[in-house]
Amino acid sequence: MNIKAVAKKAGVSVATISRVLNHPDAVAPDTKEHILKIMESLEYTPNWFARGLKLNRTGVIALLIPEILDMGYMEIAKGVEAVAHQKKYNIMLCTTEEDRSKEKGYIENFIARKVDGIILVSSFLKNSDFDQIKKQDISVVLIGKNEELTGENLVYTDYQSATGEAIRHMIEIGHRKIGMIYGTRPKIENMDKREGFRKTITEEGLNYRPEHIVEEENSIEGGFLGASKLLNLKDRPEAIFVTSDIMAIGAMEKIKQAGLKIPQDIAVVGFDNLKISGYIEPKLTTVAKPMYRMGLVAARLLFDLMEGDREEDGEPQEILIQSKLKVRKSCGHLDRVKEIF
Amino acid sequence: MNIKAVAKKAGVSVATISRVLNHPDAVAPDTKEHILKIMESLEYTPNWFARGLKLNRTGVIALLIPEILDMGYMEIAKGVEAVAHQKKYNIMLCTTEEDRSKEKGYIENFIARKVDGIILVSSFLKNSDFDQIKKQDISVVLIGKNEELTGENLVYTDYQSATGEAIRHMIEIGHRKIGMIYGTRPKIENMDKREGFRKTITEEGLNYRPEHIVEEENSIEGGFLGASKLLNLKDRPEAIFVTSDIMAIGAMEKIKQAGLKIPQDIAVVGFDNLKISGYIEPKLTTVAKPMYRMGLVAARLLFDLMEGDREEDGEPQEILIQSKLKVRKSCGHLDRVKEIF
DNA sequence: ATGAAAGCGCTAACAG
DNA sequence: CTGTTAGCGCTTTCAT
Repeated sequence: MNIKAVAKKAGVSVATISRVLNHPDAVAPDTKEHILKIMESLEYTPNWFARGLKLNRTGVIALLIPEILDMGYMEIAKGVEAVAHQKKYNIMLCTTEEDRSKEKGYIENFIARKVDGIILVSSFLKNSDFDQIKKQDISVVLIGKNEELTGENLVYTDYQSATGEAIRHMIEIGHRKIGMIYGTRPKIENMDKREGFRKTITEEGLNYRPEHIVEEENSIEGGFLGASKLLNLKDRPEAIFVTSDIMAIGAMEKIKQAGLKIPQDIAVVGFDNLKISGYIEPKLTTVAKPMYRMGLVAARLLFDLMEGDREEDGEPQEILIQSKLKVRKSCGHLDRVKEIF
Repeated sequence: MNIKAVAKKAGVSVATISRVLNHPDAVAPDTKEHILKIMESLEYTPNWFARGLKLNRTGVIALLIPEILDMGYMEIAKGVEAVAHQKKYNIMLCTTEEDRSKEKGYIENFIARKVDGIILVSSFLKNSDFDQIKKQDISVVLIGKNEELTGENLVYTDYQSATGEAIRHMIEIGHRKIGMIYGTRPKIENMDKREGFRKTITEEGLNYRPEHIVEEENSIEGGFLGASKLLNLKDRPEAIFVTSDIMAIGAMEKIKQAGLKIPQDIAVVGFDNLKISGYIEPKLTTVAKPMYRMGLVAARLLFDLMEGDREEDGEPQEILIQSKLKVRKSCGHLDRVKEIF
């Protein structure tokens, strides 16, 4: 069913059909109504290829995330979707699995498909990979900082300082020997946390001990394993900072199995603020990442860019959205430890 | 950058350019190489609109799910993505929020966009809504049964009999007064579980008591609330079947807070087999849904359909993939209760 | 207010 | 093996 058939049946030219779709006010009310009815009866739906070919606009934005089975990224997606849906845009969702070449492949694909905008989450690309995109005047917004990719529109949260805040809080409570279990993935994010850890420990005049830092896979099992290693140390830490809640849960399981009490014997602090973290025993102190909000803000920025609203100044924006420490019981905060719930 | 410019610079016709892209063997090796180089230097990327307009193929399949912040649906998405990526297809992901009109809107959108195939998860559509799609010869595969939408290619799991299996297991263990907390969403799925519950209870000759069935929002809080109601009953159940693990976690929290022991005082069985369910205390007996597999199988079926492989018989397929009961400690299974881990 | 017609970039049938 | 050319369905000048 195409525009020609509708035109024929309605007894008008294709131009008029096109007009009722694109500039309804430019056509006589009765003709319009008549045509609308014909369209209905023929179940006509305009062909987006033809339209796109002409207008060079797709009504699609691409969202590239590292991994689909990760609540955090999905929250970003939810934020993006909220804006996109309101703007009547569709989302093409692709996952990179933290593979730079896969990421590049998708970017090429997006360019060929002429998506109207791209949101890149935790990208591994470098500035040089970006030349291609720039030439296409496709709007791009990055979520998550990456030192190798600068000068682009960016929405991010500061994992390093958020980690610093968490560590400082542990120190305030009185912990001196603080260990760390950090996840192999997500890579960039966890490197920031590690640096935040190192920096804060040294700044606060504590002893920075590499043997108190272990790397494990980002999973319950990984946390379990990491805690095992730390507990086996002759001089084991009295508090552990874990780079994800999911690992923290595994670590807590191990600590409990070892017959130790959290936080009395060993305190634990996580990262992510999963829903579940507020319900496990003891409730997990953790850092809440503003994922949904980052998705929302990034999408809004992208649409502004696409609509040319921010072209005036032209300078790429960098928007920082802070993460927030959620103090609960597992860190050993005195007020909380005394709480029953 | 278009095919014409490349042709000009290469000193050949556009047809030859098109050929190196689509039928590389039909062009002389040296011409081909020459053209490839020119393309590279011009950073030429074919325009998919033009191509799609001509071929009426997009290289995109649409995946419509109810909700993005749900691990189960995301596992399906992962399965679909695995197949799609291998076939060099992109996925357009959209969410319906269990809103039939939103779902219909997206379907229209997919038709206009001429996606090559559609996978509908837990669709609320009726047969009548499908006339439109059928006319377009777009392949469709459904995931999740829906009585109002029949005669389509379908991949599903049987929640009713899976629930039956769970309940029967509880009965075998010796529980007689079995209650149920069921989540408002996902609607169709939970109606099946409710029916499975009712049927099994009656079939096994137990007393079916509506007051032992409560409906709550599908969340930790909902489970907590549901358990509260059940515990407040004068004649409270000695075992509770909960339609989702996330609710079961809330219910367990409430039960513990009430000073009761799981499973000794009250047994709990969940549904979903979340990762976390194997780590909470006591480990949760639950039903594992084959989400990833359903996504995988549905996508394969879709591509078969698209490639015409199954057109021979033409009959729509219905593929059942069974859910599986995971017996752990929370249900009070004797062998498990005695286990330390 | 409406129509005629030129293309958007590409593919494939046809001719050489 | 390569070139010419007719569309694919739509939007948009430019006329009327």
